[in-house]
Amino acid sequence: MKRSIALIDVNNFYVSCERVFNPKLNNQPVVVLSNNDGCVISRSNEAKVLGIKMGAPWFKSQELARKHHIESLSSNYALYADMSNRVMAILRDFSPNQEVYSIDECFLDLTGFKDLTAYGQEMRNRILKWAGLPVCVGIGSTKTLAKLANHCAKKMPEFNGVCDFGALADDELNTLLMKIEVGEVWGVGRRLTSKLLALGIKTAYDLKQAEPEYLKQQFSVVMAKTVSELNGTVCIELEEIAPPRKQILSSRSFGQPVRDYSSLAEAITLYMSRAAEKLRVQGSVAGLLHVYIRTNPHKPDDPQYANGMTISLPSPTDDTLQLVKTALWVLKRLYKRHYAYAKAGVSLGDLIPRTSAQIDLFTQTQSNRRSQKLMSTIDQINSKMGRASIKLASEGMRYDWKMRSGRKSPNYTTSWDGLLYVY
DNA sequence: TCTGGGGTCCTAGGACCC
DNA sequence: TCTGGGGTCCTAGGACCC
Repeated sequence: MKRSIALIDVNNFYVSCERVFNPKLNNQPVVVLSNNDGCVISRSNEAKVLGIKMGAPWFKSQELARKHHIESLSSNYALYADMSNRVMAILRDFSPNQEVYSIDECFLDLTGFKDLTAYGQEMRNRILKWAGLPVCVGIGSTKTLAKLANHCAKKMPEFNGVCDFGALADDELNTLLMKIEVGEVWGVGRRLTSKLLALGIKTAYDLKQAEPEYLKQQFSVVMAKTVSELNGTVCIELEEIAPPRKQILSSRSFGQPVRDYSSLAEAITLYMSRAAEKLRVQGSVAGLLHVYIRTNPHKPDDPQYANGMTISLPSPTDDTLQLVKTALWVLKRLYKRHYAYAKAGVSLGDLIPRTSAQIDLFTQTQSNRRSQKLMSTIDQINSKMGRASIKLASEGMRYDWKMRSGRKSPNYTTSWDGLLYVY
């Protein structure tokens, strides 16, 4: 049977979340900034019209911002994560098969369902009513087509927010695809776009008509799959259960340059503690640990230094104490004085489920059990009493190096202090 | 003054083995 | 002068996504 897959996506997600709790932002140009208030990562339509680009360094737009009174906000991930959970829960009622693809979008399998356009409108209405957020719905017989349909739903007003490719005749669909630039296709980024253009493939339709074998040879199997998906052959399945991560990263740019070892050590302790928490949430242990530090590459006149080191752990672990200890040992070897460091990070790799981990010959099982008990106690307290209620002393108290986040909205939905007052 | 963070997959090439 | 062939594993780098 022909599949029907929907992609539902919140419009301008972060900005829309902010607007739910601060309606003054409606109809105004608004942007949400990345960590450290560095780049623009979400824009209202009004801000897009003014020419603010996605990912652009915010300090370069200051003049434009002043001239047009663009509101800028620091990102508030606690708020966005909570709003995301609400949207996903609402959508779960519309299909037994859901894949949460990112913080603001999910796929639903609607195969066999009737009147899909009306069904999509129902989703839009309910999410607007229950969560206060605007969404668009794209429907196609593969994920790639659903993505493209979603693009049409967003950009072409005649669809009124819901576009079902399945409801179009073949030639209607082809005419539509001729209007879409090839770079809009899922999986085709900037580099591939320019290579495709050089081959004379300019639109989504051109790509659909291309010979898969030829493209496989010119590019890779990924591109060949994309072409098949455009032609309605499913190559990318719906993944209802998220597979465990193969790698866990934690890194941040500093709010100001950091020179001293002790601040770097505090940062590394914090990042590794976070990474270890994530590791335990998914029930894995790590066999590989990586630490890196670097100066600011955007200041080429300053002395530059960037270095990282990967360590294979003697036996895979999820113990914060052990991971932090190893990370600090690595940091000592990487650190050089007299540099202005801008960023540091850690990552954990070679992740395997804790239950199938090989315990090395010399690890005493008793200390192993004690460590597990300690970690789960810390995790429980922190989840109940708030993040970092218990933390390692080497994380420090001063946080001179912490990122800037000057214009963050309150945690409206996840903290009593952030609760909205109505007078 | 000021340029994010967290992921995945694929490929080419080198090392090594028999 | 002549310098095999086939296979696996690992890593770095490049591409993409949100």
